[in-house]
Amino acid sequence: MKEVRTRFAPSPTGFMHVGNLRTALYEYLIAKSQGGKFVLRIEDTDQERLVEGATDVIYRTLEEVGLTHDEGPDVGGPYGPYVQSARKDLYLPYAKQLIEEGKAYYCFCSKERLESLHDANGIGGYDRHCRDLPEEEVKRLLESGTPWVIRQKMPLEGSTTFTDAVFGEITIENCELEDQILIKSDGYPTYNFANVIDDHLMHITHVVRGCEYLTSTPKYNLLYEAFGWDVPTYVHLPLIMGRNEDGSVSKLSKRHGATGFADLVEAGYLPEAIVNYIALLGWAPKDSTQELFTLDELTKAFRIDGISKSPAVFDYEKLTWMNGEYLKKMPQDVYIRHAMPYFKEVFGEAEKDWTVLAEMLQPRVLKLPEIPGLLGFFKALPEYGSDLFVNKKSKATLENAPVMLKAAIEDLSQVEDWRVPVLHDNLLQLAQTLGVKNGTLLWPVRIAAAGQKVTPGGAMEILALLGKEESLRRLQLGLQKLETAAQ
RNA sequence: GGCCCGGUCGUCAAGCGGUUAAGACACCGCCCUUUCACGGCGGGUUCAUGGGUUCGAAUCCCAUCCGGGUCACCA
Repeated sequence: MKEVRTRFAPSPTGFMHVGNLRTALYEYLIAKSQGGKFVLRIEDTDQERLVEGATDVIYRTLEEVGLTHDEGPDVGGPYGPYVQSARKDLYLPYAKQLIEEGKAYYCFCSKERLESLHDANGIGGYDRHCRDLPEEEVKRLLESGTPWVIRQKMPLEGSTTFTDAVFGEITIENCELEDQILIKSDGYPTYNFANVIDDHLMHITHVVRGCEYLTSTPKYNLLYEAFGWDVPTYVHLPLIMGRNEDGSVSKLSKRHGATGFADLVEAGYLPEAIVNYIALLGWAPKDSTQELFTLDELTKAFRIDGISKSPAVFDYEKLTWMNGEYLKKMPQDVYIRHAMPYFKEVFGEAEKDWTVLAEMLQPRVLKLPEIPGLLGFFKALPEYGSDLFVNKKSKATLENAPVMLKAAIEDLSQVEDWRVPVLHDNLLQLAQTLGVKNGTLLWPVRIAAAGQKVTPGGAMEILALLGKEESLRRLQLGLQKLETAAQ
């Protein structure tokens, strides 16, 4: 059996859209799940849109998510070069071959003329004005230096049918097909043309791309046919959609929020979680109950027939949940390393018991950037009202809170070894001595220590992190607040 | 507008002629708990509509409706 070869062919725009990333992922998975090769090819035929450093963004992203390519501009390979601008001279001969065979022709129409062909809505294609220019006329125009492009001659009647691995058989009337440009007036090939030539030369077996290309696929096939080449297997992917403000959906774009890989990382999503999530957008495993996958597991589970046909709405909430799952699974030391920048944001260079923090935070934080907001009260005690001391479930009231706090202060002043287990034993013992339920004692302690109702940990953890001196100071403050409120 | 594709809970989805129509996120209850969470348990008239075909349809066919994509010297 022929080796499966797929290719990721991005344009260097400096931005990696999640849709593109998902295409790369599926291309990688299709190849790797069948022991094939995954190729990276840079499509920079649009000289007007070149962006400095944009190819680095592509390398970096692929590396970060672990989609290692077997061949590409940076690693080489048997079918290079892998950058289209470096292959520029290779395309024209193929186009000329088509002209000689009567399958393509020179077109001298100006851009102005072409634009005048569009209707009010910008719709309307080329009228094949130059398709049958007499040979002498072509020669004359060529010699006079008139700018030209090369167009492919589409059949005027009949229809073209092809089979897509996910959408099945699709038929398009040939009269719907425009005489597409193969070589642009700047000498560069168009995307469509370069794609076919390169995919063939690089022995690509599966062409994987978004289904916005579905209707133009016959043009590709006609090209393969014109050259007498084997047509690759087409795998068109359902689009990723975003929800608009008015409730409708459309192709995911910047107005829907973070859509670039880098933006998502910036927003606090882990690369592994992003990959895992987008793998499930438009594909489901045979065992559809598993949702958490490493790249390796995806490679083992991936099957083309699990790709769905209908577009999928990108759900940030589910991604967030999944990100939290990855955070919870992390070994504690790894977690602390990832969270450290955020810890520093709160505590500066002060040394804290990071383990206690990790224990509090790891099971509840969904995205690391939430940390500073959760921990702000450590840095400075927030302003709060004495009403926070009231909690029905804990049986905490304005009346018993001062009693509890006073007792706690007395008791805790005696503690030398200021650590969670010691504080824990002491306080629970105290509650027993006082003859109240744990909550009744711990509620006011936690409120006084944190100054806010919701905290990322319990009273003991907060006290431990605060340190003895600051803890007692805050409890004292809480007590005063209650006493003034009582008067 | 022409052409192409799609339509199972709010979202991602399984399903491939016979199922009590899985699962996950979100949501709502309850339990646990020193708070919020986490965790546990439970909840929801979801097969776009109308016609066929069939003993039997979410699954096959047709129509309608809705949604999306595409009609560039962009990829």
